[in-house]
Amino acid sequence: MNNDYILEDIKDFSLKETLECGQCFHFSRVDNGENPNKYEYDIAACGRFLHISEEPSANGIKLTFFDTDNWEYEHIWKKYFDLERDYGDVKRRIVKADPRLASIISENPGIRILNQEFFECLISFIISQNKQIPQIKQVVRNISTLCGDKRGADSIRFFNSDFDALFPRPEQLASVTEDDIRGCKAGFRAPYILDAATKVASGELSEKELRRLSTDEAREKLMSVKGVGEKVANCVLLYSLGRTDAFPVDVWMKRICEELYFHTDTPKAVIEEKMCEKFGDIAGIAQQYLFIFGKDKKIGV
DNA sequence: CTCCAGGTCGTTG
DNA sequence: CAACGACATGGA
Repeated sequence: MNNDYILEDIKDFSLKETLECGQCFHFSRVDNGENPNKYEYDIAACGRFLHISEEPSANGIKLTFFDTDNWEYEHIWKKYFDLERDYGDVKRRIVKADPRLASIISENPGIRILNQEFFECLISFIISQNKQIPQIKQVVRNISTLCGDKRGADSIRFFNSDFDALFPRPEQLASVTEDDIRGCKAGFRAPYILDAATKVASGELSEKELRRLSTDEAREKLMSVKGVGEKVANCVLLYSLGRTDAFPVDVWMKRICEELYFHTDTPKAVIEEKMCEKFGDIAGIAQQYLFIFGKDKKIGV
């Protein structure tokens, strides 16, 4: 039990802000909320389960990766949480592009863009269309229970942690029926999900290929999947393929960008284009600070 | 009961 | 090409 991996004085990072800003859906808070400065989560990602906590340290925050060795941190979680990127520099560049964002960033200074597993990210954002975040999380969980690798009973040792399986691999999800997926409460998205799983399982849609294409070419390729439009494709590019130049525009992003920049009803495509022009290769990261700010403040509603 | 949700598809003008 | 309703499901 003493094989925990500990990081102290981490800057520009908050586990809570990073997980709860709408970019990922396969996690569960497992602490009882008694300590207002401490957060503890159970996460299913990268083909593993992670139990992790954060609390303040002398000069930043302290992360405890429970039952995790040095190898696993260095090869899996460091990349997953994007801890190699200098977010101090990223934030300075964003504020330089628009000084008004300084106060917005200061409301959630610990957000980082996760590097999620490609297939889970693709399916998760197909599910996300016309659904609210709690329901997206539920469908992701149902699909995992349906056909993902089950968690060993002996590893379910955190109270409140009620998810029991990893997200399925492409071939696992491709082998179930459309009705099975409907049974996960996916609704009209079921055929989209099956189409995506089939294309990835067969190699028709390949992560390796997407990674060597340009962002525009990869977006085009992703949109060949039924149920994947501009917004979902941009989420996959940003959250799982490392394309921080991709700028997803949803209803919230439309509202806040209209409020801050356009002052009138503006097509999503125009918003995407202008924001990418303004923030360049880190537009997607700027988008994440804007998104949570707009949602918290209920901008435009 | 009605309305809407991190959209996208298929159909019309 | 812009506009518009349909689409499952659940919560306000």
